Amino acid sequence: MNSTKRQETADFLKALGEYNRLSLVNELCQCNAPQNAMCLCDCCSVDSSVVSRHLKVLTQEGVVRMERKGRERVYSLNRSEIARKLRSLADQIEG
Amino acid sequence: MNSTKRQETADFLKALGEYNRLSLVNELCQCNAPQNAMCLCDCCSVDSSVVSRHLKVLTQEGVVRMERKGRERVYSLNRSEIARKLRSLADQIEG
DNA sequence: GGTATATTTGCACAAATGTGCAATAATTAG
DNA sequence: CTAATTATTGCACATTTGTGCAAATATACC
Repeated sequence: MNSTKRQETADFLKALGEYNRLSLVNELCQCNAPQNAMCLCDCCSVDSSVVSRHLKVLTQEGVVRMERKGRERVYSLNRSEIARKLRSLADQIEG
Repeated sequence: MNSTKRQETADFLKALGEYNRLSLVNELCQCNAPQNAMCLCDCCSVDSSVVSRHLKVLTQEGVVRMERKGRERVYSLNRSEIARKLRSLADQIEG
């Protein structure tokens, strides 16, 4: 694994490796329909601005994707992409 | 996923989600024989004390295991455990 | 036992990170 | 157009984190 790939992997894992962000992921995991930020606020007891920032990080790392819907922005989980990355790493480590 | 499990998962991912720590993991991944800290120093250009601290984090999170060997302490990767955790998370997320 | 080697720890510090509040921006509904 | 709702951003702040150096500790080798 070269250094660029290593940095990307680290960033991805870091995005998931924070309690409130993982709570957001967990919440989205249980929802079939995309959720807006206000709704997601409920699962982790932090300010809406904090949720906004966490969602930004998760979006940048490809963990979630955003769609405009009315005046809301709804988020959903990139399930298969996350799973693929995690499994790929598992495969590499198990060798 | 309950909050305790979520915290554990976050800690595990955080341990892997740092560039130099991931470099150590990568290095150990390519070695069949366990490596000591001095040797592992070479793969990430930081002080040996820093390597020592990173290895402590990785040990606490079950990523690596340590064995005394002479006056050295040699580390090896808990390959199957890491892979199991990553795949378990992947499964959960893919639903 | 004394010395060399390996590792950890104490200290200091800079940078990154998570957080809340208030203000702002963006967008829709009426 | 105006008002309401939703989301983001600027600012401040405390905490965490990664880091290096030097000292201390541990352990084996001679």
